[in-house]
Amino acid sequence: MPELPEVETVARDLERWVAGATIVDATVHWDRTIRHPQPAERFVAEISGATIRHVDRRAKTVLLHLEDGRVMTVALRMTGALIVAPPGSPEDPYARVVFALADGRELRYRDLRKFGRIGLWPGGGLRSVGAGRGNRSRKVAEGRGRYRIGEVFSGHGPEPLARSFTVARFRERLANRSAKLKSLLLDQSFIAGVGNIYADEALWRARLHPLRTADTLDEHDVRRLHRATRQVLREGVRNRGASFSDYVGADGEPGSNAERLAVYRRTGEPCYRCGRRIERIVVGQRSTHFCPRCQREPVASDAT
DNA sequence: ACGCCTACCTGCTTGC
DNA sequence: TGCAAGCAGGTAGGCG
Repeated sequence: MPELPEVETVARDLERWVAGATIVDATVHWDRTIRHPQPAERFVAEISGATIRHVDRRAKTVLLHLEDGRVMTVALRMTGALIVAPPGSPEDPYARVVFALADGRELRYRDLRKFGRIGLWPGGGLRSVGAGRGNRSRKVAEGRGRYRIGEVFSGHGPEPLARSFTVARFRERLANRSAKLKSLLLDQSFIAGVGNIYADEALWRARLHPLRTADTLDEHDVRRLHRATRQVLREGVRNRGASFSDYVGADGEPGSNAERLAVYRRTGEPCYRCGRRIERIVVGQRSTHFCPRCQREPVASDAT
């Protein structure tokens, strides 16, 4: 899916274009896009008439804060996109949910692969959404209809671009973890927002092999990884995200960050630092790209 | 904690 | 040309 930079781009676009807009009607073309157990019809009834006050992001989820305090969450997953379409725009065969706005525009949720989910949560809090395994033991309040603010995204790790995400905090979270770096970066309960592209890019920039385990990092490694992770995400945001076929901003335009990636989908091409061919391996069932010279293989003697 | 598997979906690319 | 396998930005849930 869109990762943190792509979701941030969408949220910023929407903040500019639909904050203040009123949703007069909604059409659900694919029921399962609406988070179970919320029935699609009820969702339509409940969202109609709502005014969008503010749009932002948590982890990889877009948050549309409504005037009455409720929050609509949009998890784009692999191919989801939120697009603002001017009146009279041609229909989009991949639009799964279409929100008609009072001024004649449409806010369209398009999603080729139908993995994305839209939720609508009462004021005062959200149930934690999409946190992955870190969330598994925290099935609090499920089905009770009352959620506290503290439970919002409770299974997610820190926002890597937040001021509070310091090297010290990162070091603490890495301590005593034996997982592979690639897997940890992808673990949303460890850090929120990093996905397959930016995990590979951060590791390349930090010169760390994706199979290294967290407990083999020294202080310099930790600092480099912390810095690299934040840098690649910030640059991604600056370039409006990396686009591969499906991702677009709310303006429907692709971002430009794909051209600037150092390793992701560059298998066989020369490393920008040393010229060695980029390799592709599979880690945790995800394709992983790295430079075998700059990011040396973790071996037992490497730990020191 | 960790890793591996299967599911969820559709379309594009690759290889025979 | 055609067809099948492999691949894709992400999670959720199950099992060991």
